[in-house]
Amino acid sequence: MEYTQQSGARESDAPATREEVAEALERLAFLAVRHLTNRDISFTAASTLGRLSREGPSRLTALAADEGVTQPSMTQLIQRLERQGLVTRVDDPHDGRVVLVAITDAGRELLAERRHGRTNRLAELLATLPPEDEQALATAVRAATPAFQRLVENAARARKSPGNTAS
Amino acid sequence: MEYTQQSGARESDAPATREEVAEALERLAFLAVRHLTNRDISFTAASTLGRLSREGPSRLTALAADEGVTQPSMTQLIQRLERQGLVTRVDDPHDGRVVLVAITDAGRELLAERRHGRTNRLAELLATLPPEDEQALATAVRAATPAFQRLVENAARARKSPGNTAS
DNA sequence: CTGCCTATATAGAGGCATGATATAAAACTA
DNA sequence: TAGTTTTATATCATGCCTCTATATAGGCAG
Repeated sequence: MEYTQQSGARESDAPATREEVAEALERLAFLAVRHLTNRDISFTAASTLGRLSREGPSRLTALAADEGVTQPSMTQLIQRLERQGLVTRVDDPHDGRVVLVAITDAGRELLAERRHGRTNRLAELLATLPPEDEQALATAVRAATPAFQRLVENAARARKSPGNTAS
Repeated sequence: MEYTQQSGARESDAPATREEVAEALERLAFLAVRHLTNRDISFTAASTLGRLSREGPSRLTALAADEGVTQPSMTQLIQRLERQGLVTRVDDPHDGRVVLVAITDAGRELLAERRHGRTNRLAELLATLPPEDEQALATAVRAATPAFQRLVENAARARKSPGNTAS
């Protein structure tokens, strides 16, 4: 748990501790959530649609487990999405108990619209910055993207099998 | 609206477009909602508590406007928070209509706990990265912070008076 | 005092999550 | 095969959170 500041590649005076990075990322996340969130459907609904789009028809319980909600919640969510025409339910011929949920074309369209909406909003926001600031953000993003990608993967792994912070 | 890639400080081959930055922020928002969210109180509740902590006792309608929800929603939210002992309501002696909402010590404690929880979770996540990745994130975060700060300010301004992307 | 504006509350509806429990199909088990 | 258990999904009751529409009450202008 202890963290001693490694010396190297330090040129400024501010201490770039792990906690400092964590707090800065928190502020970033707050903005993103605050100004990028669509209010039309819930986060779980959007995430579930995205999963169905990426991974194809899935069982209710599998969706519930993957999204971290209970099975009754997922049942209700799927019922709402079905009412909105965003998903369909098909019986599994091999197992009379299961229901396979699949995304519809309307669901895919909604996903695409949401993605465009967010990107456009953010692009407009970025356009309000002076060019140096935008350049600085672009450079930082490109430098951080590979590491951040691994961070996200580790987070997903930690969610599936919690309690393995040290290997 | 058009965006031509400015040449300068470019050393890699990937195009650092505005859309690339937007996507990175989107992924960050997803990580935050997915892995950093506390389920004890809602986002609006936490944000309102934070505002009360920073700005002191406020009117219901002011809170509703600042948080971007309707007045009845804020009334209900404040009722719940009062039931939980996180805020108190005081009558304004100068105006019999208004109710001033103030955060309690318990509310401040909850805020601090949430902040620590998030920071710790993020710090644990950062600890799973190889040192080069962590260093890269630290450097990127420090480089991006000033520009990002201005982005946040612009975003808040845009929220209050929409439709003024160009000044 | 009358009438309007403002600040807050209430009512009703729906989305979104929960835990507890019901139902039906599949899979064991004896 | 009959009985039990497990698995997949649904239903019910509850609470949070938001909305729109509307009510109440205080402040203020004439």
